Amino acid sequence: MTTAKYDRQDVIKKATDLFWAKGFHATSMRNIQQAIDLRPGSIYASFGSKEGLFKETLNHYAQMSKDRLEECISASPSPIEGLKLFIWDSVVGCRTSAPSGMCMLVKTISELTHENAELLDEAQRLLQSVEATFAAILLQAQERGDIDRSKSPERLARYLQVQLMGLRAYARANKGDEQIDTLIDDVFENLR
Amino acid sequence: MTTAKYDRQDVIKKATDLFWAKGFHATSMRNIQQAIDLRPGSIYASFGSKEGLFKETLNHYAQMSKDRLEECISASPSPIEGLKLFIWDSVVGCRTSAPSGMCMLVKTISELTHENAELLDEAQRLLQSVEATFAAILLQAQERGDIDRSKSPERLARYLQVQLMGLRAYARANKGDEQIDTLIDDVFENLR
DNA sequence: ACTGGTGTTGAACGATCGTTCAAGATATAC
DNA sequence: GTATATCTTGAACGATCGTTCAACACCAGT
Repeated sequence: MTTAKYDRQDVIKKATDLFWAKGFHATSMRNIQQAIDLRPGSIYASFGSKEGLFKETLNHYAQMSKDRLEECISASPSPIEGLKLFIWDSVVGCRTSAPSGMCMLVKTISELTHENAELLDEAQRLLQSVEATFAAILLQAQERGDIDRSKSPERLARYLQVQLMGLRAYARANKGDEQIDTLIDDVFENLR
Repeated sequence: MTTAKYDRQDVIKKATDLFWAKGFHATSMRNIQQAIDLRPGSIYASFGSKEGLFKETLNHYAQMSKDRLEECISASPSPIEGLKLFIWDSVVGCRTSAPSGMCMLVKTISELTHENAELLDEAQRLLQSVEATFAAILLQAQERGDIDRSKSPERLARYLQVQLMGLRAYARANKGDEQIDTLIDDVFENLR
């Protein structure tokens, strides 16, 4: 018996970077094969198809995002400060370090159609789970009395999701704009 | 001498619908050829390349958007009401009628990379010109005393652009959500 | 009616797409 | 050492990609 020689998680990581940067259609299996120095058979044995691999990368991306969010929260003195750090990092920080300034999940629902219904559903599902995480954090903030209690955590989370999507898209559309910090401040102004 | 037999503007219109619905990479020239019942030579004689045709569709889309915005303004009792109508139509109305709930320009900057730098630049430029139109309308609203005068029209336009991008992306991510109207109301709450 | 130029046609090009699979390599079990 | 089971390899498949171009159709000018 022979166990896998290559690191499955490493394949997913590198595939995520490629899909994140170039999108589903513009990334070819050959791009991935040469990026991770693996022959097609190995990839297809592990993931079945391009769609199968992409689906794994979506989940990996969402997990990375949640880990980063948790990091931001525990590194900050309050939940709200943590959220602000997370959003700043997502909008401004990712512009230089990450494969794309855009959220990979938003990029996916923007690019794909019903022709890839399964991938579309997965991205939607993952976005909703991120929103649920927001809601949990916002509930904490409400209990601490840091923010407005009159609106439900779910509604505030929805608001935050819209803002994050909008800010990241705007940042990508106006790459040199230095006034994005102001926009982020405004977002949290309206939360209080 | 022979003049063109097919309607150039009609080609652009139909190509816009396809590109808007499926994006740049997922739309093939053959898709377009059979949608408008035209042979490749004719298209390449008019537009040079797939990129050339796509660039024309971006401009056509932006012009359509501006026309629709103008319509909304003149059909409403005030500039702000016009903007609200425009945004409602963009976010909610487009979900059934338009090829895609997403803004084609945002879709483009989300999908493309520096590998198609010219198209990316064009989409960014067009988005900025839309934002400038917003600013002009908001200036009118300020002069009428309808909204806050303490912030510059440019800043308010930037805010509006972020909201529109965020709302459309969110609407696409949560297709069945009926609470989007509430989100739109919140946007204009924060303007006053 | 003929000519010259423009528009149209559809087959074809090389490249690349996602995917498959028989053959070879490798490691464990006896 | 041999047999067995698993993984890896890389050539190859048919389909489709964006694009080209020689042959053909059509109309204006004379």
